[in-house]
Amino acid sequence: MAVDPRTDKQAAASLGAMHTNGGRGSRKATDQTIYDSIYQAVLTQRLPPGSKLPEVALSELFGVSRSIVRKALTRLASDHVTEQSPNQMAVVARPGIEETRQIFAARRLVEGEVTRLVAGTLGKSEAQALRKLIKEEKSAHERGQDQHRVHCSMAIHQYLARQCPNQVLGKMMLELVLRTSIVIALYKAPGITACFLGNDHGRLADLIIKGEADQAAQLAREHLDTLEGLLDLDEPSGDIDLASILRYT
Amino acid sequence: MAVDPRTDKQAAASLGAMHTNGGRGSRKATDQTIYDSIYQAVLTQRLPPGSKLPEVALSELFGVSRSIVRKALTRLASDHVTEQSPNQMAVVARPGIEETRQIFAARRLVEGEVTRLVAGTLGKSEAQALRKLIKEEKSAHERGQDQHRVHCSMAIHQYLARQCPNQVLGKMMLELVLRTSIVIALYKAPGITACFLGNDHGRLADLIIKGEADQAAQLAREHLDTLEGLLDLDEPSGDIDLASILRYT
DNA sequence: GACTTAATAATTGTCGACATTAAAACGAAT
DNA sequence: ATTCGTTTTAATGTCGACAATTATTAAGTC
Repeated sequence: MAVDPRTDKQAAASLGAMHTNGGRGSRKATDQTIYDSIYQAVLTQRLPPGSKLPEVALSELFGVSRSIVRKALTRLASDHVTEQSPNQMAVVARPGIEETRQIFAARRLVEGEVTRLVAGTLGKSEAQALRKLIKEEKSAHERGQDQHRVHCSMAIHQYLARQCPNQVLGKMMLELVLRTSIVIALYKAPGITACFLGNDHGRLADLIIKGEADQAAQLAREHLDTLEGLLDLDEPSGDIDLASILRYT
Repeated sequence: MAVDPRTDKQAAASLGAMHTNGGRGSRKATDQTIYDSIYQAVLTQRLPPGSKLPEVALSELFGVSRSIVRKALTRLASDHVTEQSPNQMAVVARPGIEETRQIFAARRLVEGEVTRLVAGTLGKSEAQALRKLIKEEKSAHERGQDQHRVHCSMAIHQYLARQCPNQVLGKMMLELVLRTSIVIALYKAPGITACFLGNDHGRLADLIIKGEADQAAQLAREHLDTLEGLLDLDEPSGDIDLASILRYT
């Protein structure tokens, strides 16, 4: 599997590049630091799925004990960013095709209801904050800052989740937004650099602010449907591979 | 707050009663053992909400290091059974009235969809297993074994969650079933010893097996509505209490 | 007697060391 | 050359000890 015996250290190195700020030894790393570093590395695909995450390497990298690393890895696993098995190294999660579809289906259900509940409850300041986020996303899109645009897109959905009167559902939606962003990073079609979907977010915000609950929920579901459609979710189809390889005419 | 200085140890003692099997020293406790003990104690209200859970007391009780206790407490917190704050003792979760309503609302949404997805997908053996669970619940109800009946009721919903084609939604439903059982234990009206709701589970199973997705989902939601209605979710209403106390005619 | 402040006790946070277990490397026999 | 078994290595699992923080107690003052 590992063609290069230094594979493990390489995975850690791709984290260190982000973590060591300015080459100076990091001040004091907490579990949140490690959590964020790994999470960001997964989102930006610097840590591809299946990457090994040895505790000792991470502890040396961040200058903390294994306890802290272990805590971060446990939290990451509970958020489905990594996978943990007893007596086995933690690895970056590898959500499959089927799981990806299930995540999207779950998010359509939850975000639809959250959208319905949020609609009509936003005050002037909240509405303004939402519009500002959307404006920033549009700006990032036009300037071609794709990474920043993705960040803004997530921020918009997270903002809606936090504004939901039902915070139990809100927290569920936050988790699903997180998992969605991971599978998008994994399965987004190569050519698609900008998946800026029309002005969906703008229209969605208008409906929410106006209090059109049903229409807003419907649009949110369609938005997620479109997003899922942009992904490259074709089955690996091991049969065909094998046949084409064995045929040596 | 604590009228008795031994309050902490008392909380631990109520666990020990269940844990020490037959007075013999426990063989080897793992984090799952501690998790289950505390979880069961919370469900049976031997550990009322707000009970302190000191790590040292638990570690001595179960004969393991604090690391194991800490792991169990972390898992319990992520499942909303306990609450953890930095530099502060873990306590049994105290979900409030509003949170309880939100949990029920979320479960109506999720379990409704899970029910719809499961409907019509059960094979003969699965249908038989489901009917067996319902039969056992009914039997426990008739014999007055309330604790066993609650256990069966949970098992039924958990079985449906596990049969759901969308396991992302299934896992969410499992969490919500767990939280629901906790708030039921906390807020169930004093007089209600048997909240055996007609033959809801039997009718629900019939609809699911027959594949009547919409009707099954509708019945599941109504079932949860009825269940929530049986709880004692009146606001503590500090005002009225204060007024009635101060009036001394 | 109530309130503020300092000393004390108890609890959680973190760490390094050791035990245990799974994977990898090596070697001998077929 | 391949396979099985052994040895070696490297990772995780667990533990006890110390540091940091918080809650409690006690004393002192107004």
